[in-house]
Amino acid sequence: MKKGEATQKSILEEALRQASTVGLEGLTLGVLAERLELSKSGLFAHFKSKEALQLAVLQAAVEHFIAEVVAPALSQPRGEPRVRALCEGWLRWEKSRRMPGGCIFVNAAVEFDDRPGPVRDALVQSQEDWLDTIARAAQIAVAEGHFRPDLDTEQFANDLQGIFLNHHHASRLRRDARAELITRRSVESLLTRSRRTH
Amino acid sequence: MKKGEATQKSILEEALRQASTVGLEGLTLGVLAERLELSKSGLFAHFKSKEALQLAVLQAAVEHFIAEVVAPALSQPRGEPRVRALCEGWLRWEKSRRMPGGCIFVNAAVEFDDRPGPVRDALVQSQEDWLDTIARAAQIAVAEGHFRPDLDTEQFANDLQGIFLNHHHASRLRRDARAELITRRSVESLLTRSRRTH
DNA sequence: TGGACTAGAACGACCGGTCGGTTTTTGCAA
DNA sequence: TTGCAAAAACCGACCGGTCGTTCTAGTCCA
Repeated sequence: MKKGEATQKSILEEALRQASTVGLEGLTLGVLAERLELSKSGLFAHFKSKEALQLAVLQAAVEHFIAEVVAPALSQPRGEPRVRALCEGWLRWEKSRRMPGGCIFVNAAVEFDDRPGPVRDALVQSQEDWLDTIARAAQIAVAEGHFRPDLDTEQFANDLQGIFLNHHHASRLRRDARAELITRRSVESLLTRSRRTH
Repeated sequence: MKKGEATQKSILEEALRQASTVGLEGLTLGVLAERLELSKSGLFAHFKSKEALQLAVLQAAVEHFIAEVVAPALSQPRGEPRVRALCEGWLRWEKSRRMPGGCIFVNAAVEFDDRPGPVRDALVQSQEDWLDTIARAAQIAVAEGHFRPDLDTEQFANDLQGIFLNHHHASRLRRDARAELITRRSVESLLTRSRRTH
């Protein structure tokens, strides 16, 4: 009961890599098996359906995201430092070697926004959790006195998410070399106007 | 040479509708022909390849976008009113009956950001043109004295694009009922801090 | 009548998925 | 540690179906 888990893990790794470039729907059992030097049926046996594979990939991505972005931020001091850590974490995440095609959540979000089903449901949940994580970190920053008391933290989370989405757009599609610079400036601007006005 | 143009037009209309929900790659000649009550080969004869159809859909979308978003804004007074008109235009565009799955540029951008070829090239061009249109409108607002002289108009365009992308995310994926409210607040905030500081 | 337009059948390639049998790994007894 | 049977993992061939594309033949209209 050990070999199976190992291959399943390597399958999910490669599937995540593939899905980040061609999408969760563009993911194909055939080429996935080929790259893993596995037979298609041998690979398929690990998951009862393609949809189950997609869900597993998504769940694996969520676990990675929590481990690499959320958790490190939570180990930072409460308040603005933690919010900054979330931003840095996301920027690191988007460049991750694990996803050569960019953040899988962004890709899947657009792919499944009109495709009802369990994959969409899981995706929506993960995005709501993420926005909530940002908003909660901002709320703590308010409580710590770093951000102004009347800050709308939900609005803050949406604004930050917009900055991230534009970063994906700028760096992935337009291949704008200054994407990261522009993104960082936007983040700084958002943080500045969220602070106490003194 | 008239019948052909008419059917070609109706093909592009339905193709745009379909592509907005399932993507330009998910677009399928079979179901497209079926919905148009045409044979697959009859439809195919109008375009030499699927890629040519995708390019035609994209070009048609650009023409619609210019006619429905950019042109109306250009008929507004120079300066902030014109910038506002671009925002209102985009919000209208995203809800357009023509695209039940939301803005096709957003969908295609994510779909083709890692898929080299003429479709990607055309898409990049359209997005750069759009950002340029925003930046130029902002520059005019600076010249008119509506926006502060030291405003980075390129940054402004990116920030606005981020707001739009988040709106797509919020309304399409999360189906957040308050998406438009949040988006409008973000736009107002961006406009406010772009004005002269007096 | 000629040229634009369309239908229909067929193609090779690939898709997700199934099935029966073979190989490999594992848990356990000696 | 070794031997061995059961279980888990894997393979190759194959299924029905759909994809984009091609070709031929007919139809419609100017």
